[in-house]
Amino acid sequence: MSDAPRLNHQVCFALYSASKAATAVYRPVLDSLGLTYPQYLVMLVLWEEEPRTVRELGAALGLDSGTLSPLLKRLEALGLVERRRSQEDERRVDIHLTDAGRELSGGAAAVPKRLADAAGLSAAELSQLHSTLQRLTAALHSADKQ
Amino acid sequence: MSDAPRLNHQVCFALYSASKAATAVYRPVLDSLGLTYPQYLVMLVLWEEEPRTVRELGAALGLDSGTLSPLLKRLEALGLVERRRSQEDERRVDIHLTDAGRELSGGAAAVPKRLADAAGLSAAELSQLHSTLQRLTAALHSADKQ
DNA sequence: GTGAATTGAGTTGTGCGCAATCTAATTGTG
DNA sequence: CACAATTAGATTGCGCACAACTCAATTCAC
Repeated sequence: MSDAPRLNHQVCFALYSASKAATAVYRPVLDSLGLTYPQYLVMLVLWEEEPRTVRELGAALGLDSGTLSPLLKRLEALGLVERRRSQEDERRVDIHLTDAGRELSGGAAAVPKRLADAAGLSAAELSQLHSTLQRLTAALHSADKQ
Repeated sequence: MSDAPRLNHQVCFALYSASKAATAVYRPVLDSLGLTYPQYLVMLVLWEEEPRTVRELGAALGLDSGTLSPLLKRLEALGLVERRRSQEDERRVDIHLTDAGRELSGGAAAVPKRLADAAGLSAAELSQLHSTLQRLTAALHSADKQ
């Protein structure tokens, strides 16, 4: 038998599959809101505090302008956000919520419940998973820089 | 304070971030092999057993023909696989490894070690994370069907 | 056996995700 | 002040993901 790595032994593939499965569970709910999953993430950040610059959104989500610029244009076309050049620093673009964008927050409150219901894990297991994932992500990011 | 869901409370976002961070850690090694992460996953499946049909690869990885067809054409252009119509059932396309494809397995053996080294988790924690993720993925898939 | 239904791949279109590059605005240095 | 370096955002290009659709091969029902 070869010593080639086996698919099902790879934590990386387990992460990849779980992440895809989780967004698939969210998809029907998000469809009814007219959002994709990354668009939903951007709205989550803005619901916490706005306006935010493109840079701030990118830092919160780990996305660069190549991803965010067109995504934000689509959110603007949906009437959920507005993009305005900052006056203090004309390089910056502040992303503001519109009234429609703020109102969407109500409909989105039910979204994360779906995952908890479908997860088949106890609250304690979910919470432990969450904290392990956060530590893993932080460690991988710092390893990546070296 | 609003009851809008908070980004950092979402397990789904933790999965999404961890998955991206893990593939980012793999990227430099895979670059040196000339593979993307999904291409590496396909090669992993083929190193275990070949030939495999497009359908079988899709079942193993959770990908459909819309993703796999062009990906397999790129692997074929790289000289790593060959696509041959099955004789028993002309609808099927069997994916065979070339000699170059088989040889790549050696260079890839070091890939998963990178994650373990960078993870910052004990072997026990990694193993528990792995099993939790597999149960989560299974539960999410079965929830998705209903 | 023939037509309907199913199955296996491929194609098209949309939206990420990320590297690389570009431009304009700002900051830092002499 | 001038000019190099940095920063913010946008653009381009490529490769997934995934839905929707097409087409051909096979199977199923009668």
